[in-house]
Parts: sequence; structure tokens; C-alpha cells
Amino acid sequence: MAEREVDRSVSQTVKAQLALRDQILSGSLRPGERISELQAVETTGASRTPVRMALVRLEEEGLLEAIPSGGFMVKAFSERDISDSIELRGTLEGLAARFAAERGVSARELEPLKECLAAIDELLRQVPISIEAFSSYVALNARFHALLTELSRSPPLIRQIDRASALPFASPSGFVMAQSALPEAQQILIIGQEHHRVVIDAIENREGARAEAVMREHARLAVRNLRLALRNRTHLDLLPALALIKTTTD
Amino acid sequence: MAEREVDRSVSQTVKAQLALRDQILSGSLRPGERISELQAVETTGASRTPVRMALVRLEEEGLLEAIPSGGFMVKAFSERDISDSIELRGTLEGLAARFAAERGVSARELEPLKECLAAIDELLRQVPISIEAFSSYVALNARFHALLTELSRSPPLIRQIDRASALPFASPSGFVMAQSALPEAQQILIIGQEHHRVVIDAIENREGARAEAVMREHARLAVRNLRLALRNRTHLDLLPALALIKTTTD
DNA sequence: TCCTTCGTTATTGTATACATAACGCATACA
DNA sequence: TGTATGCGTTATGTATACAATAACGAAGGA
Repeated sequence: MAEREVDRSVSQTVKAQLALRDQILSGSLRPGERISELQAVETTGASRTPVRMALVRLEEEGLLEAIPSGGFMVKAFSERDISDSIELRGTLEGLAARFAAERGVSARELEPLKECLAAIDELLRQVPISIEAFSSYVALNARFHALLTELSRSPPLIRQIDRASALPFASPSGFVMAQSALPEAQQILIIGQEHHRVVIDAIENREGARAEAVMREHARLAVRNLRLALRNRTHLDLLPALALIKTTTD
Repeated sequence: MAEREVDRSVSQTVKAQLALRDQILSGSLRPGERISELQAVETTGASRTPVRMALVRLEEEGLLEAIPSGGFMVKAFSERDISDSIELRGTLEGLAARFAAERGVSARELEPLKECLAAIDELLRQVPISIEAFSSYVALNARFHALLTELSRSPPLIRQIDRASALPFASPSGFVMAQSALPEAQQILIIGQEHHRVVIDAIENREGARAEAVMREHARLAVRNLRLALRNRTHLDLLPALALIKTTTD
């Protein structure tokens, strides 16, 4: 069959996985909806085998749920699920910060973190922050969290944090974007930046408990703000992950 | 093709997954060794498609690692990886205990936990503990931890704890078995039981911080004892997961 | 003697055909 | 009219054929 257009730059499995994730997060596939393999084959352009592999991976990732009688459906999340996921990630990042502090980190390793910090400081100097600056902030914040996670030098922990961030609303970018809908967005970003500053200081001074505590507080702040943000959903259209939230909160 | 003997009671994918996990944990497949799909097909009796699905699931589970050029290899773990995994699980269970305490748990929900506690008390009354009693202990302890996790009523957290327990040495049963090699085994079990008692008390009295703290201490104790146990490996032959530990600690 | 290149082989990635189980609809009987 | 049973359709689970790529080895030239 030569009529199928094949992109050989990435594997069909990866292509299918990305395409399906996109469909889920964009809301083309609604929560609770069963995913038809045949339909997925048509929309992704891959054949059934890679599509099935992608479905298995997305299930492990937490975006899909296996149906006992066979097949997969898009998972639905309650507001509580979301806030728990954020707090969960905060707890893991707290452990990462503690590991970093207790195990010691060289000045050279801390350098990229400090650069991130300075770059964010620079952005926050504008009042009010522009849209472009905000999207830079989202990227820098994600980078800061990723670097911090790496500092733990614990592959099992890093792996688990990555898993916890797989759900888009639990990723650093996800909840930052949600919070941006709030009128107090700028102040929130400034407080978050203060947390970043404290965790670096704590790691530098080898204060494990303090490093851990501030990361957990960081997450708790995010949870509170997300709750507020979800109250006035009108501003949240930009958040693709919203498609996954159950309309009826339990 | 009717010559292949097929067991229709479970799906071929599940069968292959169980068979491969067995091979990994029993040490038939050594850490770092590449898993040949063809060989896996022969040993599991399933065909390539379900074998590949099983391999993907085992990778997500953390027992396998994808090789960039294709295929999978058995993952190898350092001693540090193992102790980190235990502490990680302790941290998550701490969060679960805190959620349970803060969100409130009815007396009826706490009942199974207390039954578990009483059953373990009964077992520990024998000095020294018999082999049969010990294996009962392993089962009861696993049940206690599972019930406690459930009490959090947080599906994302429960999911993550399950993931963290996938590695056999990080599961409740795994490290209890490791500790059993120590001469102080009985005392260790008694201290662990005290932790169980405290966490129930803390949840009952809605003391979230205390419930969390004791579960983390529970894990830290396990880490210390596992380190000791790994010193005299001669007694550890019973622990299948040992096959996954790198011989050269980094 | 070592490095490079080409060819062969083995193993993975992909596609599709076939088998089987589930779901829905229609019809018949109570 | 409602329920139950059976058949047909559809979708998933499984097996295998085919394609492509990476690894290994041999041979030739520098």
C-alpha cells in the first residue's frame, strides 16, 4: 500500500501518541467517550498496531482508562482530582528539594537555576506583564521546576515527578496558565518567584526541611489559586486541559 | 494455526506480561540484558503483538527500559535507587495518611485497619516468630498499607502509590522480607506495628501532620534497615528482587 | 595493521488479515 | 406491551507477513 502518506522522521507510534494526546487535550474527544481504534487510525494516519501501542502508553500516562469489556475511554477528572494532583506533585518536588539540599549541590549546578530566577525577575519587572512576557514566564517556570527536579539526582524520584506532571493541569505550565485568569495574577507570580528564591537559598545552605517546606507551600498556593480560577471559568478558555474536567463536580 | 496451545482464560497480553515479569524478578533475565521479542514469544507462548504490548506496560511499570535504537532491556537499580524508592513511597503514603486525617474517616471505614492491626498484634505475640506467621505478617502488612492508601479517597494519589509500589523492593512486602534477614527482625516488626498504631490514632483524631510524619518515619526506618540487610546479603536469597540490583553500587 | 566501506543478517517497526467477543436490533412469545 | 432470545454487525484481540533499520563481519585499500 503506497497510497498512505508516511512521515518517516518519527515513529508511527510516537506520531499516533502525539496526535491522540492532542485530540484529547483539545477536546475533540470528550471525557468518558470511547476511543474507536478505527477512527484513531483514520485521524492519526498510523495503522492499528502503533495506534494500539499509543493507546496503551496514554493509558499508563493517565489520560485514558481501559474499559473492562475492551478498548479505552477518555478519562474524566473532578476538581478534587486536579487539586490533589497538584499537591501530589508539590510533595514530590518537596522531596526532590530536600534530597538536593541534604546531598549537597555544587555552585556550578545551581547556576542554571539562578539564571532562570534572574530571567523571571526581569520579566516580572513589567507591570502589567505583557502576553509575550507571560508565555516566556510559563517556559522559564517549567524549566526552573525541571532543573530543580534534576538536582535531586534521584532517577526514581525524577521519573515519578515526570509521571505526576503528565496530566496537563498538574504540570507547572498548566496551573500557571490557569492562575493567569485571576485578577491578582501578577501578585501570584511574584509570590511564586519568592518561593523559587527561598528554595535555592535553602538548598545552598543545606537546609533540607526548609527546602521541602517551601515547595509544598508553593503547591498549596497553586491549589488555592486554581480553585479561585475555576470559579470564573470565563477566563479559562486558553487552558486546553479544561476539556478533561467533569462538568459535575463530585 | 491450531498447533499453538492457547489458554483462553486470560488475555494473551496479560499472560505475556505476567510471564515476563516473572522472568525478570526470578533473575532469568539479567539487568542490562536486552529482551529479544522473538525469545519472549517462545517463552511466553503469546505472539508478537501481545508480547510487545506487555513490554510497553513493563516499561511504564519501571522494570524495563527502552533502548534508543529499538527494543527493551531489563532495568538495573543501584542501592540508592532502592532506598529512594522506599522513601518516595513513604512520602506518598504520608500524604495519603494526611488526606485521610484531614478529610475525615468514619469509624466504619477505620474498622478493617484496626482488624489488621489486631491480627498483626496476635502474630507478634510469638517469640520468635515462625516462618508461617511471618508470611502471614507480610500479607497483613501489605493489606494494611493498601487500606491506608484507600482512605485518602484520592484516585490520583492512590494511582501514584500503586506505581511507586510496582518495583518489588519498594512494595511493603518487599522491604519487610529484606528486613527479615536481620537478627533484630522481631524488634523491627514491633516498631513498625507501633507506627501503624500511631497513624490510625492520628487519623482518628484528625491530626494530619502527625499522621503524615509517622508514615514518613515508617519509611525512613525501612530504609535504614534495608541498608543494614544489604550488608549481609547471605540471608537475602529469599528476596527475588535482588536480581535487579546492580552489583557495582554507584 | 588499522580504518573504512559494503554487504549480509537478525531484530524491530508497521501493516493487515483473521478470530472472537460484545453490542444492538428485531422478532417472537408470554 | 414488555421481555427474552437469537442473529447480525461491528470493534477489539491476536497472529503473521512484510519492510526497514541497525548491528556485525568481512574484505579491500591506505
